[in-house]
Amino acid sequence: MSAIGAGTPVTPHDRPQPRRILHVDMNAFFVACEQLRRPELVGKAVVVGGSAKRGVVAAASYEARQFGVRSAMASAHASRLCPHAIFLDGDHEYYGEISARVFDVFRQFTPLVEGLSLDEAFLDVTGAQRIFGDARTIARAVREAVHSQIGLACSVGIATSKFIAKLATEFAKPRAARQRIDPGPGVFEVVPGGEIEFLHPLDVGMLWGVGPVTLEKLHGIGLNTVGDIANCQMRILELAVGEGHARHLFDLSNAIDDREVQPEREAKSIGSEETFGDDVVDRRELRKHLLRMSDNVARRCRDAGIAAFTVTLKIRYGDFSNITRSHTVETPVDTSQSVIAVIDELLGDVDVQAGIRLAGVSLRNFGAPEPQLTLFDEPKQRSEEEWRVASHAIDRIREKFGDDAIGTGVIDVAGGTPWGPRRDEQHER
DNA sequence: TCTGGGGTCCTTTCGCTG
DNA sequence: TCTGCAGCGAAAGGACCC
Repeated sequence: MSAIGAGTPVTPHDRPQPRRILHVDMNAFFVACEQLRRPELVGKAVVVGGSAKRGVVAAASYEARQFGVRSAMASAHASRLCPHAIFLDGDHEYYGEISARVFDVFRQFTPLVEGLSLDEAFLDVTGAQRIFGDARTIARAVREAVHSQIGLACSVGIATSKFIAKLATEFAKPRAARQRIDPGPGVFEVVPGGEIEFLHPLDVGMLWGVGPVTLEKLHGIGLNTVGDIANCQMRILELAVGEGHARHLFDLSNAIDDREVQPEREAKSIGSEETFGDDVVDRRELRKHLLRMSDNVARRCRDAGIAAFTVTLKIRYGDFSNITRSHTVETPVDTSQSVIAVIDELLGDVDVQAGIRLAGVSLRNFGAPEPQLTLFDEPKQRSEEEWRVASHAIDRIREKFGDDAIGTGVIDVAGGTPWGPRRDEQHER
């Protein structure tokens, strides 16, 4: 085993080259997806996700942005700013399909692709430069490939770290002004060694992790630019925003960010939540909604082959106050019945009569699911249907966990099995 | 203006245990 | 037996991101 250490000569060939990371962001992705299947929408003011009674804007075309419409804005407000805009409900299943195709294009250039959301990804192209040319050439090729293969436009930032690449993308994107839409350069590169010069004049609000609350605290102590943070005494920063947050902001401000591009990040939680059209004041109605959400999250768990130890219930009252209640169980849950059983316990101190605006169910602390088998002490007479369900359950368990998961005995299917029989096949016993 | 839905990460608080 | 303390994990809440 060899190692490079003191006394080991390092040739120019061995010298590590700076990382080259691309951040690719699809332009007005949800709107662009809609325009892909409905070309008559191209060139028009289109707003996605804003038609619900209590909705907010998920994406707006640049034509709508010219009127001041922005994502996360209340749809009612967007409608006042741009009354002629076409408002569409989101179709996340469809956007997910397009996103998967876009990510396939990214992987034509490097296997090191880390998705941030449906419309954003980091690509580590450090090694790919030997095949495709320098990072700037790859960025242009990615844009061209996404456009020719999918029909969508994207913007690309290039830098030596994820954080700066993401900031660079902001300078590559199109911008909507009142009079015209500036198409933007499409690719923006922060060259190695130029990070500080790029970062320090920027507003602190552009730092990752600075939202409205932190921004006010930073402005309160006279810190307005990224350079101000880099030159601030750590003690003062800690007093303003707390120890952990201060370290994070200080590092970013000094271009310290060596996080790797992680192609396969596992989800840490799976959740489902819903804002009701009208506040819910009836406990039975609330439970019906929660059962549906429990079914949703449990199904996604089973699809991923995992089960959760912690169940969290989130409630938002009509006055916008929030509470969360969570419980960690000994046997992990992955069925709607097992999730709703925990939710029923957590519902104890929820004041439904106060009016529930939003409810949500989420699962975390994942582990391997436990096959839900109950062995009888002695065999019992079972109906044909129960035998049928049981044999299917055994097939599914064997498929998922192997033969070792199957012991001897009889499965109690009286309460149903997590898998049940396949609908698409007839089974005879 | 009036605030969605999907997440991650961090801090604080509290109860349990040795 | 009681008290104080430290360490730990769970729970709760908040801030942030897209």
